[in-house]
Amino acid sequence: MKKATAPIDDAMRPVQRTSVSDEIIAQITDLIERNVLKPGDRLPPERELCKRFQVGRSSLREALRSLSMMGLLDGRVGEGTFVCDKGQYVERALQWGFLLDGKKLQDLSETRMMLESQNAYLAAERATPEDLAAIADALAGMAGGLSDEGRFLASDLQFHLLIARATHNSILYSLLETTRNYLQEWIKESLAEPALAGPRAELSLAEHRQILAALQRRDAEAARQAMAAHIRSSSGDLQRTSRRSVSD
Amino acid sequence: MKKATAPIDDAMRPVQRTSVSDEIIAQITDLIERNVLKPGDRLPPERELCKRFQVGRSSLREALRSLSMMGLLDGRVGEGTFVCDKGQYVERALQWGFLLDGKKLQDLSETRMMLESQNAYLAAERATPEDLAAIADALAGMAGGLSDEGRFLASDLQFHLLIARATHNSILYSLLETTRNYLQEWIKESLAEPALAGPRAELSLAEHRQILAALQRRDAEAARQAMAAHIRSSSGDLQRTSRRSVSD
DNA sequence: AATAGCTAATGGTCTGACCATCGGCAAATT
DNA sequence: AATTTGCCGATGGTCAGACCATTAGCTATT
Repeated sequence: MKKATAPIDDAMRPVQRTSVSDEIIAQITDLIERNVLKPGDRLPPERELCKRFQVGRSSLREALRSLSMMGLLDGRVGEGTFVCDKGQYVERALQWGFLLDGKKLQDLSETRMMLESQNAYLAAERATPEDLAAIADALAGMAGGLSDEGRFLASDLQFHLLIARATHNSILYSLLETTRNYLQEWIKESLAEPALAGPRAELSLAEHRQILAALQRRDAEAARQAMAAHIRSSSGDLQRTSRRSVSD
Repeated sequence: MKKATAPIDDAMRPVQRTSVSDEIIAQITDLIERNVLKPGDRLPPERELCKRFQVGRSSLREALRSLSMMGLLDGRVGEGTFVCDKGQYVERALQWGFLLDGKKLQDLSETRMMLESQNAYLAAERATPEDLAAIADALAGMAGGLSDEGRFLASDLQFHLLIARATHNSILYSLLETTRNYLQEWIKESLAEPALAGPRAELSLAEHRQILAALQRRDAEAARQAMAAHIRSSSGDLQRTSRRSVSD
């Protein structure tokens, strides 16, 4: 039981204790957000930043180090510290998240399925002629790579990413790209099953053709279902493959 | 034009330059991944870690700082450095990503819509009786908060998050939670429209009832559509609100 | 039994130093 | 004249030592 020592109790909040490096991180982040610091720009030397921020070099460096670790900055000995290319932040960050959250192959696979099918839906509505042409190119690459596993897989990946790009929604694209990257190793493993490789590639090709056809018809619902069917059909092998590696 | 000075050319790759802090980050990350360091565990004091890793305290601290920034560790003065609770990595990471990639309200809103509706679909198939009861509770909270905007919004948010949790897919939950967090301010703003507040709340309540009904019937497709309709109806205001703030 | 005060441990910060690397310039070489 | 070589200053990377602020836990006081 707590004793109320005064009629205050919750009228006073815990005081805000903010560390020096956090403050620096906030300031630099803000500068980048407001585009005062543009990608490619070079920051002043550390020793000068120390004077400007009125902090020791340790604190400054802890801040800079954190920002580089998040892909915001890039320090090169003898040259300086530079602002990294933009637009990759979501990918970079998600990469860390997935890496550490790990182990949820099932969840990841499910998320991917959802992203793929919904992206197909949106792409059918929004794809420009150029988008469609690029997607068709990727499909041709798959067809031409039936005997070259590497090329086939590369074109396959390209096909899916181009559809995501055709949604013209950078977040959906980032999410799909990252989830695919993390599933790629398993996908490869599953397609490497020698007994299935030939027929599966043929089937996969046919499914991709259906997806493209739906996109070209601007039939969003059909695109969604074709993509969903494709993922389901190809993740059958994925499930089998992963079940083995989980159960050992 | 390059001159080939010897028959080596690409036989020698760039040497691997790895920084001390990177090595420490890798080691600690690995320990956490392999669950040698469990959430809540306390690390040895910095000064001892220095001796173990054979590095200076600056380098060690730069590593620890980066790890805290990513939500992996938490340093408390006088107590020690602790491994953070797990499972929040994706959220943390995404938060940074969105913060920096920012400004794409349209894309974010679209992503949320997709996550919400698809989560409703999955939740209809998988929600446990406990999940459904919790969701019903949140709905009751909304009904009881018609005259209390704060409570209404809180219950509303809770309703949606509980549905996401009912998918039992941690990634989908994380994604939705983060996107909602980023949209929350705009959602609040839009609901604060005095002229619409009353009718909108009533309408919103009815829509939520439909969603819950579909979940209880285990009708996944209906749940998906009910959720989609709800988001569409409520994001109408959102669009109007945001258009104003963008155009100034 | 509760409170106040003390002490050691610990993360946070600062300073100054040294090293390794890189870019650029000048001298040497062809 | 063009290329190579060697040097120098700038810069990020690392280290060691010191001091500060806060915290937990113990001790003595009330």
